[in-house]
Amino acid sequence: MPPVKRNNIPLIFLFGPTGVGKTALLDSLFSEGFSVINADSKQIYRHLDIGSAKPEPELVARIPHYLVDILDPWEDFSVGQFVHRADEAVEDILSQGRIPVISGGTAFYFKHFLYGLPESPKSSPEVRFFVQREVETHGQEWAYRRLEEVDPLSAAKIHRNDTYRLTRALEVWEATGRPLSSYRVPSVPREGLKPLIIGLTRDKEELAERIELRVELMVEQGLMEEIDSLLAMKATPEWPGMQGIGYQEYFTLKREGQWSLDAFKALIVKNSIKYAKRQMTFFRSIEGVTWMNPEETESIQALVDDYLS
RNA sequence: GGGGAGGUUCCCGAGCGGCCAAAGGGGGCAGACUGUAAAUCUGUUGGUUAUUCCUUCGAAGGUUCGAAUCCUUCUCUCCCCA
Repeated sequence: MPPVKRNNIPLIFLFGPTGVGKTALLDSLFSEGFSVINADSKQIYRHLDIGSAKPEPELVARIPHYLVDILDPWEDFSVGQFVHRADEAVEDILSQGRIPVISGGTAFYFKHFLYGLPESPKSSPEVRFFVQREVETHGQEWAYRRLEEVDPLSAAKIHRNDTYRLTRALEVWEATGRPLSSYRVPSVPREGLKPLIIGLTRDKEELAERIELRVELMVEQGLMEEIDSLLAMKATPEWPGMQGIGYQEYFTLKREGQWSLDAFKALIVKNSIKYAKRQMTFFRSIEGVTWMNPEETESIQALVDDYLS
């Protein structure tokens, strides 16, 4: 039985932009009686340890972690799989009498875990590939006009330049014969789900400094060696795992002939800061978040205690 | 000392008499987000009493109905010859 059926399951969400200090907080506040479910779309991959800022093995050994290292970096993953697996993890954790903490930076995962998945079907790789080729051969304009015909509602919501969403909408149409917009999308949290949602935030400048330091540290810890070993596995920029910040920059700079370690670090910092901003934008749209600075451990502790009592 | 190129809005960079508050890119800010989401995409970015007026294209002066665009002098930067 998925936890959806149960009422008022204790569940803590811990979200924050990259570099805000989630892992440190886990260590200090959730080491006793809690288990962590990773909600970070890159930390699910094996071999992406340093670049994805995965928690130290030592921490993982002390606090049980779910959904870390479950796939190889060339394998596809999706929100759907996340929600299903996270539901299972929640069950498992509760059955052990522990409290689940969903922690990570992928707001999209949080959102759909909280509200439940849309009714639209999961992606079909074959159909997607077919549609991608159609869009390539006939062009973006053609694709958009086609969507306007088969699914005007989606067309109105999707910008004509948004290849990604355009492709998905056409994919759903091709695969099911139904417009994407005909599938219901949940707008309220799932039944019985009343999590404590802690949003971690920090001053912009401070966050940027932390990101710079962290990138420096990643390189010291062997980010280049990690990339080398991925390349030895024949990693390409198309691998889902390689689209993470800290990896994509390697391919970008090599492709542009602009490679240097300094340029690499600078680009990672820049992309991380921009990503942090997008994360905040997304997360601000989720209701019921209690925003805290990770330094305020006592207040957060009090918040958690109060929620669990 | 001589010759050449150039100084444009936060940055890079286009514009080279009116259609220029000034293309494009970057960055900033704001936003979207229906199974790839560390992805993908959008808006905005001199001030304002806001379909108007003001300030802005190194500085000062000039030509012109009108200048970032033409002329003069000054100033700074880069390159070449000494």
